[in-house]
Amino acid sequence: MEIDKLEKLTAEFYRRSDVVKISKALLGKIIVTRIDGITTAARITETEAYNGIFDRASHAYNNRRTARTEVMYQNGGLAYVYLCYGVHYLFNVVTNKPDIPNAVLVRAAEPVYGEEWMHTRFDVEQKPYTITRGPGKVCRALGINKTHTGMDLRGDEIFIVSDGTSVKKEAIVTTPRIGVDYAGADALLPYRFYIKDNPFVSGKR
DNA sequence: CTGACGATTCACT
DNA sequence: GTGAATCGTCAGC
Repeated sequence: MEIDKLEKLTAEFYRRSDVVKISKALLGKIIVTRIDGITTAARITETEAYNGIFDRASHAYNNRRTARTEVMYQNGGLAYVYLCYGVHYLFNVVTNKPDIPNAVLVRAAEPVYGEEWMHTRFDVEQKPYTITRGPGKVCRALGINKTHTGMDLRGDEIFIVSDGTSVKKEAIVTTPRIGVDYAGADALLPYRFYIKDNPFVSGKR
């Protein structure tokens, strides 16, 4: 795959106001990282929307603006990466306009380039389909860490491209989000999306 | 300064 | 199904 011939998603794509729409549109797009000369890429298969200050599941709920969440308040098109459970990094795409803290969590993807390098980033051997299944593993496989938070997703180290693949509306499955029970009623919102029948999807099969 | 805890993963029962 | 790993972040004092 000729990664460098593919077009990066535009700033306008990220800055639209409907984070749910962007979450669905990101399915099928390709995340690329180029770290220390190593290029790896994976097609997004599962996402979740985090919808601003009224979403109890969001870090920006109740307009909580801290050093950590600050990047969510910036213009769409940046990476928001944070450490979860002191163990795993989780990668989000910041969307919408400045001061509107929306983001899309990438929960799973399908390797399309450099999978052999992805394996070297794990301590233990990964079984088929599991290497990029789950938000912590997507970051591990692609080498994403805290240094990437705040980076422009149209830059050279971490970026998202389209190869023209489109995921049909009928092929998108919608469910509540995973791991957000603390969010009360908002945990039931239909904000998780994945590509039907794709083996690279987390949670219940 | 302190303590509680998390947008998870994996090994083990 | 249950519990450990492991530490940055944040609320509260």
